[in-house]
Amino acid sequence: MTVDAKWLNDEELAAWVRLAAVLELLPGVLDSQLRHDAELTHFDYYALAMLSEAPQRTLRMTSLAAQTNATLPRLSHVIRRLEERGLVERFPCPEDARATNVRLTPAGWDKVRRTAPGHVANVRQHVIDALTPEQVRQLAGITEAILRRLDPDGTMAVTYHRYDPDPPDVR
Amino acid sequence: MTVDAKWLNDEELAAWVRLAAVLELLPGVLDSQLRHDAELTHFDYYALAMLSEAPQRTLRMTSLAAQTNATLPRLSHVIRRLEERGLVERFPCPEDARATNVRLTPAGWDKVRRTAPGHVANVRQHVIDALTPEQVRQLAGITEAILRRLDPDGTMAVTYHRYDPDPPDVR
DNA sequence: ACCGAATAGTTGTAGAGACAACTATTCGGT
DNA sequence: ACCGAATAGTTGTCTCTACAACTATTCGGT
Repeated sequence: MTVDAKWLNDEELAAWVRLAAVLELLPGVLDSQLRHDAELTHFDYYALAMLSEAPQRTLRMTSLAAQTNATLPRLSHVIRRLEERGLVERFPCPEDARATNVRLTPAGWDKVRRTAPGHVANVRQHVIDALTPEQVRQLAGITEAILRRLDPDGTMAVTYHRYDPDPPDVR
Repeated sequence: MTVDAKWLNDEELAAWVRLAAVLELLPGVLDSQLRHDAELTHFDYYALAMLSEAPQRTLRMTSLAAQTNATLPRLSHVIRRLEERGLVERFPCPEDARATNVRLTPAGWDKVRRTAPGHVANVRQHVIDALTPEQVRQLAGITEAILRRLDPDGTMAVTYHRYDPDPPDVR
């Protein structure tokens, strides 16, 4: 291995510097739209969205943490705040007394339904519509490869799900 | 425009869900390596790295904020903390009394030099080496397109720079 | 020369996440 | 049946960031 292998060549550097910029700027754009329109962080929204697609709109804390790529302590704080606002409710899991289930309340469901269109439009505007269909496919491949390194065990279920909280075929 | 245009199709959804996961997981991986090895956040490191490549290892606050994709208030807090640790120093700009210059101290330069290899190795491990050379090129194109939407004016100078704090040709 | 607007930066404060410490329950082996 | 280890979750504390309010200087038009 040459010494240069330690550093990045021009193409690698260009990709990394820009990815770092996206990492810095995109979360702020997502958060501020959601904060402004729904008083929700992107993480809040994502957690509510995952619940809205789950059977009974209910998930265990551990499972929700995996789907939202969060640690349990972080999720616990977030869910407490959402519960105080009446958007979710917690109850002990019948099958395992250690576990806690989280369920979306009707108010939470309503919040997701009303918030989704604006959020999706924002994602389109800043990400999807900036790319060609070919680039969208490339991005899926690239992010999948990166996630395999970030989360080798696949613990953070990258098994995806519809983002639409009210898909026609479920109507 | 059809109703479905509001939502994401399967390929768009796959790309977005995974990108969101990377957005959530990658910053933590970067931060924890740097925190562990150098007691620096990734943002701290990036700011120091930008200074290390600037003429005189000095930049105006506004210019550094642009290069690091940060707001001025955020940068101001970060620089204050780095100054307290002796890694940078601030002094009024001679040409414009409103402005503040930030300069990397010898200790700060040393910190960057010693920290860079481990950080670059981390970036390689989790991002660059996970991708084919073709994917690296694709990623540069994709992130450039997204940045144009996030920062239409190009205020956040995506004009990049070497990431290597001590390139051979400058030796 | 002056005055309002724009630019450059700092500071206060409130909220969200990281990490460590803790409790409670279940599992696995003997 | 029991005991240690692993799992599931909560809570407290500290740091970092966003946002708003503020000061100080410079620019542009008259």
